[in-house]
Amino acid sequence: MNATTPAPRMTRQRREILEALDTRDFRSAQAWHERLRSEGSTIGLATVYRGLQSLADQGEVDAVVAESGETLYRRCEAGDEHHHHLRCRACGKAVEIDVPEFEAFAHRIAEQHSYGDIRHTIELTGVCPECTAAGKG
Amino acid sequence: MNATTPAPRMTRQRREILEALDTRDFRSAQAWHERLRSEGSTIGLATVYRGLQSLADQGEVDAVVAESGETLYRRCEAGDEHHHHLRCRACGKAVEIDVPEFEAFAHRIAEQHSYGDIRHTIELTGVCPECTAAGKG
DNA sequence: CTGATTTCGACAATCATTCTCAACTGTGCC
DNA sequence: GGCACAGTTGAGAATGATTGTCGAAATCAG
Ligand SMILES: [Zn+2]
Ligand SMILES: [Zn+2]
Ligand SMILES: [Zn+2]
Ligand SMILES: [Zn+2]
Repeated sequence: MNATTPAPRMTRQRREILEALDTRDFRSAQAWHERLRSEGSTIGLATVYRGLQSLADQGEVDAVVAESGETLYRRCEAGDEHHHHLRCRACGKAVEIDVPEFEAFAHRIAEQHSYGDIRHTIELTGVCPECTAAGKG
Repeated sequence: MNATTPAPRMTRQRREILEALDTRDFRSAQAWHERLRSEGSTIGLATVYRGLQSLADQGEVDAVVAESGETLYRRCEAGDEHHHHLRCRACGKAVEIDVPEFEAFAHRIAEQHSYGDIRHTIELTGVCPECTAAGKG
C-alpha cells in the first residue's frame, strides 16, 4: 500500500507561499492569497489552501482554528517542537509559549477517564500592545 | 450600564431545545435539530441555531469549536463556573475538568507580553472507552 | 527531449451558518 | 377573555470559508 508518500514537488507557487509566510502573524488562507496577489503573484486561491494545508501537515506552518471557525496560518518558529501561542485577535501577531506542566497533566486526566488517542488545544488570545494603543481593542 | 437586555420569551421551541439538551454529549446545531425533528418536533433549523447561541450566551450551554471548525453544544453541567472539557471525538461524550494552575499561568504569560483582554481555550479530546471498544477509534 | 505524473487555477460545488420576511405567539393591559 | 404589538418562528435564499473538478501547464526521471 503506502510506500512513502511522495514528497511534494518544489514549484514556483509552493516557493511563493513559503516566502510570503516569512512573517510573524497568523492570517487566513484567503488573507495570504490576497497578499500574494497584491505582490504580483498569479497564484490561485485553491493552490494557497492546498499549499498551506500540506505545509501544516509537514509541521512547516502552524495552523489554529479561530473562534469564528476559520483556520489561521503562519510560519512556525519552533521547528517541529510542540508549542502553543499567545495571539493578538486584532492583528494576528503571535508569540510561541510553552506550557510545561500541562502536557503531563493532560495525559493524567485522560488516563483517569480511560480516554485514548489524546489531543489537546491550548490557545491564548488577547490584544497586543500596538493594537491596544491603536484602539483596536 | 446594562439597561437589561430583555429576557428571551419562553416559547415552545425554546422549551424543546432545553429539554433535548438534557444529555451529556456535545453535538452540532444540525445534529440537535435532527434529533428534535426525529422526536416529532417541527422546529426549524435557524431556530435551533438561534436558541443554542442565546443559551450559550447565558451560560446555560457550553459551546466549543471542533477541529473541523463547526461549533458543538451541550448542556452545561457546572452552572456558570469556569471549566474545560475532555471530549470524545467519536461520540461527543464529555467530562468537565478543571485546570487550576492554568488560569493564573495564562494571565502571567499575557502580562509578560503586555497583551490585554486575555481569553483562553483549553480542550482535551480523545476516544472514550465505549468508542474504543466499538472500534470507532 | 519525451512521456508519466503532479500540480495549477478558474470555476463549480459543498457545507455550516446567517439573513430575510411574512406569519405567528407570548405578554402586559383592559 | 380579548387586544395590541414587539419578540419569535421557519422556509428558503444568501453568505462565506473551504473543497472538488478537470483540462492545461509544469516537474522530473530516463
Ligand atoms: Zn495586534
Ligand atoms: Zn501542548
Ligand atoms: Zn465516545
Ligand atoms: Zn480556564
